[in-house]
Amino acid sequence: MPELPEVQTVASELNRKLKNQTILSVKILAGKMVSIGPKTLPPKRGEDAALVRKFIQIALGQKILSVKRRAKLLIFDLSGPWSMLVHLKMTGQFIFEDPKLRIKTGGSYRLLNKKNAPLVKLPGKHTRAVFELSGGTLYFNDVRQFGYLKLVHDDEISQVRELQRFGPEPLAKSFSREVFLAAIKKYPKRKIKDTLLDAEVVAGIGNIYSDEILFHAQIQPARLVGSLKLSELDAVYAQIGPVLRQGIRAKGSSVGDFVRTDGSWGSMGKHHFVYGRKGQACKKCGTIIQSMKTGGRTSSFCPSCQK
DNA sequence: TATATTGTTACACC
DNA sequence: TGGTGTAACAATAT
Repeated sequence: MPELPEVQTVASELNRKLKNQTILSVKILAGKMVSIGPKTLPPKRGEDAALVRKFIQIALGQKILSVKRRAKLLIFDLSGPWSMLVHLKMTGQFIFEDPKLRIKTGGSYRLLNKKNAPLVKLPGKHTRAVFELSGGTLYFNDVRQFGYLKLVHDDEISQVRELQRFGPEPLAKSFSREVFLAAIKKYPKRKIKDTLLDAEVVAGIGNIYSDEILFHAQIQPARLVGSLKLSELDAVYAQIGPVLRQGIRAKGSSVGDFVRTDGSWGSMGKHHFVYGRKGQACKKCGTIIQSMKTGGRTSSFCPSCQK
């Protein structure tokens, strides 16, 4: 489940690998996942052949100047006056295949079978778009097809709805204790877990990292914001940066389908204390990790370490 | 075949 | 009005 650290991993890797490459051809295998313009979210249902043609026409011949991240959104800055915004949602993947690292396997290709990587067949059953670049091939895979690729003219970037709504970037210097406290105290009756998941309060935190942050802050997910002492809110704030940075250092958490751009897994999963560990012993105290539903999401926590 | 899965929006309620 | 909670939705694997 790509969250801030996973999307940051993809953005950094793509920025390094794709910078200054030219888009030589574009294949769209799931037309409903692409759209054009700032207000087109979520993309309309069904295929629109004319729109797909236009999407390809715009992208063709463009050079990729940079790949950045805002919240969980990837932003490809193209040489023309266009940007491509990509959301991976639950199961999106970008895999870049360097022709030098290809192994031919019965008509299709797969990545070098590194130890820390699933066997990826490219293109695969869930490949939704293929970008032939000047230095290799970029595959966009998405099992669920909840993600999207959206082209926006640079003049209209400021009108993109999701960009307008995102709250502060938790790793930015400007994300001070005061900014966090002001944002979170607006919602005294919400559960702390739900508030951390709210992209307008803090951008980019999803289920994995909110659970981990609350574990390290020793706060139960269902606690109401208004019931937390200032010292407890401080503890939550203090854990946001370190936990997210650890995720980035580990190149993300390969829970579900997440892979890096070379097809390998991130290693953050090994460092989880609670997420995905329901029924297992707490790494700190041995108590069995429990789970509960808040805001329609599953939260895992240690009933002994977290109060 | 019912269920689980997540980010996001829509909507009802107070 | 806006905070709050719930449901719905996208599509697929299991």
